[in-house]
Amino acid sequence: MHSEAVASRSAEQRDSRESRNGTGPNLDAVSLAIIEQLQEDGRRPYAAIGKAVGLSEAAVRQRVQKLLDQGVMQIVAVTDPLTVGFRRQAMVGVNVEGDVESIAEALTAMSEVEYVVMTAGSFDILAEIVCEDDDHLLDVINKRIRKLPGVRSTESFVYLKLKKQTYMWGTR
Amino acid sequence: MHSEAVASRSAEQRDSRESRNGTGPNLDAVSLAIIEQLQEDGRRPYAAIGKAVGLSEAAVRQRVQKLLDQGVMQIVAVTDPLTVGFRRQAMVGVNVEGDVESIAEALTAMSEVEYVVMTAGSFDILAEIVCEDDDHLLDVINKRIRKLPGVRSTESFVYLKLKKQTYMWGTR
DNA sequence: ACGGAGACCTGCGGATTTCGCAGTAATGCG
DNA sequence: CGCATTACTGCGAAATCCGCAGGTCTCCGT
Repeated sequence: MHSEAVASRSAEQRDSRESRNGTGPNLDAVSLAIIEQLQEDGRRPYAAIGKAVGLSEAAVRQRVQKLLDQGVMQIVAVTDPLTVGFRRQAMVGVNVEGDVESIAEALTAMSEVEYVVMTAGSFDILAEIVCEDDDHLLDVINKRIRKLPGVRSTESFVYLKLKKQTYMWGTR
Repeated sequence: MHSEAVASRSAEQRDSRESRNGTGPNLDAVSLAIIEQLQEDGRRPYAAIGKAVGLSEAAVRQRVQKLLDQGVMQIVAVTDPLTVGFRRQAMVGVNVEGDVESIAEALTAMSEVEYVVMTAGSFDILAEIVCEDDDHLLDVINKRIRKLPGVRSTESFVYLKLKKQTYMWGTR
């Protein structure tokens, strides 16, 4: 009776996107659909999600709990810091000599750093930092990041205006 | 009987971070505290939040609704696309001649673009794009972004590994 | 100063949702 | 084949959400 929302979930979709990297635990089309629902509204009731994806309320609840436990997704409030408060934000490109991973770890450990990604291209690492004000920003970049052993150089891009911020990939 | 969680909300905190830019509607310490609660867990019950910030359940609910309506925050599920699926991600730095704003708008309109920010520094705009695979990525960069009139040059940073992604600023 | 509009909060039922648990089908493996 | 594991359904009870009716306070305008 619950329509044909997603398919029979038993056969051929089994291998659509399994373990690509080590940290990619089984994630079938139904879980994907659940995530999409929660990307539209993180507080949507389980029953409504169940109706949309073709599952019972309890099943959705169990799946969501597992996705959260596994760390596959998190349900959180997100804001534009520039809108919310008087802060300074910047993206910092970092060039490293030696072990990139350890530098990335060090950046990750800083509370002002929101986002760290290792990249291919003319930077080894991109890090987004959020600060109270200009002094704080300068401090983090010059006194903390540039002092890390192995950091060869950095380049900063101070944010002027955030134009878009979505979490809707997969929902196109 | 609600303890002294946040203060008396009537006098001096009134001007802590009011209208800095046009889009910054009044946002007092209590709303900030509510947002912080929801940054830890987007599904936390209103009553629990109320206890934490010193407000009734109904008041929290009204405030949250207003914050959502105003677009100050959104409550959503977030994931690491690289963990979730077989996708390619990249940050693209763009240099523009002429109207930066209109290029930013054009980027914003693309569904593959997750994040657009206007910056100071050697790029005018940074845009994060999420794609199905390499072909798709190449397509977006070369056939779409580079073809926009006014785009002088671009530089791409393909993501290799996401190391950190938090939404906890203000909760330090 | 008085009165009204607006913003914000509290306190309640009633509808809805969440939660925990027991029972059942499907899958994998020795 | 039989057993363990996993995932789903169906329920009742508890908790949460929701709308609404006041009440208080501030901010104007007359």
